[in-house]
Formats: sequence, C-alpha cells, structure tokens
Amino acid sequence: MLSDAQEELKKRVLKILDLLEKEHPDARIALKFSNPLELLVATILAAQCTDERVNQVTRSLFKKYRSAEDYARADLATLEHDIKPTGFYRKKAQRLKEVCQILVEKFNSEVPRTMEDLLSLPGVARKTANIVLSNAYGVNEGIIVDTHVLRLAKRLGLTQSKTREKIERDLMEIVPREKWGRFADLLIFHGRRVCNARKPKCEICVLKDLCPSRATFST
DNA sequence: CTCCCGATAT
DNA sequence: ATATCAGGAG
Repeated sequence: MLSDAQEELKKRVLKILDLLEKEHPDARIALKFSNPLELLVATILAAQCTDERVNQVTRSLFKKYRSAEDYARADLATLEHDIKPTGFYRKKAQRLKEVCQILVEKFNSEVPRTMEDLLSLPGVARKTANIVLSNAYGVNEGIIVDTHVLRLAKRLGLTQSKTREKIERDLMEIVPREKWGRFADLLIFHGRRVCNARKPKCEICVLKDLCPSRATFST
C-alpha cells in the first residue's frame, strides 16, 4: 500500500542520497578488514565502541588470530586481554570464541553468506549480519540500522517507529534496494562528521533545508 | 528494561 | 557529572 506520504518520503530519500553522495563521495565503512572473518570480528568488537578504537585493537589482533580455529581454541583470559580496550571485553571475548567454535563445527570455518545462518550465531543480530553481508559479500538482505542510521533516520523524519527492526523495515520500503548499502554508508559517515548525537553541526549540513529537526538543533 | 565496559566529549 | 561510542542478550 503506497500512500502519498510514502511517495513523498521516497523522493526525500533520493534527494538525501544525492546530496550526501556529493558531500561524502568517499564515505565507506571505517572498520579495517581484509576478509569476511576479520569484518565479523571487527563488527562484534564495535558494539558501543568507536571504530577508531576497534581498528587500533584489530591491527595487532588480526596478526595473532588468523583463522576461526585460532579464536576457537584461544585461552579466554588471553583473548579478553587482547580486546580489552573495546569495552564489554568479557562478553565480547566469550562471543568471539563461541562464534568461531560454531564456524569451525558447522560452517567449515567460514563466515556464512546468508542472513539466517549469521543470525544463528551468538552475539550476531541484524545490524552485524547486515554489515557482513553488505561489506564482505555485497549482498543486500536488509539495511544496516546502527546508532547513526537510527538517529539520522529519526531526525530526517524518515521513520516514526521506535525499534530498530521496525525502522529497518520502514527504510527498506522507501530506499531503492540497490542503494541500501550506500544509504547506510552515507548516513553513518554523515552522522559521524556532521549530524553528531551530542552537538549536530546544522549550520554546515547539506541536508538542513530538508531536515525537520533543524530548528531544534540550530544555535 | 538492564547489564555488559571503559575512554572521551561536553 | 553525564551522554555517547558502527549492540545484543536476558
């Protein structure tokens, strides 16, 4: 069912994509990785942690742990120490080890390529799965709804929904499927550089003329 | 909803 | 002091 309001939202999305593409042509995932396993590990570590800190940790981590087997047989206390600066380190170490044990046992030591298999892994929900599918395998199963996409989608008036899963469905209806990956990259990049959580820089924002939240934030 | 974790910005 | 950082589970 396509209401007029939804058609308007689709137009607004295209405008946003166009403006952000011109503003941030180099927008790209900030996590550093060289294969699907490294991306999965980096994304798990990225929960409530800046990508910069994750990259700092993974630079040495990826030299020490090169395969799913390496994590699967790691000493838990050692792994905790190796990822400590990313925060939540006990839970993250436990999940990394458990996830990699499952990869070894059930997935031939490889990172799954389907949403269903990824979601079966402990500590992997839709946000993490979408990042891996999109950035490691070029698959658009859904739209990454992380803290930035969540915040910007609300501020830009693209959704009124509360939960991540509803917001993802809302966005999937108004963003062209071939742009799902690009949409997330651009919103995340813009969210980090301009539309911050704390103090959004509305005065330099290329979206200010179409942003319903602009007045709220202007100084 | 809380908990998990700690560094940093405001 | 408090909110936030490419969240997910109980």
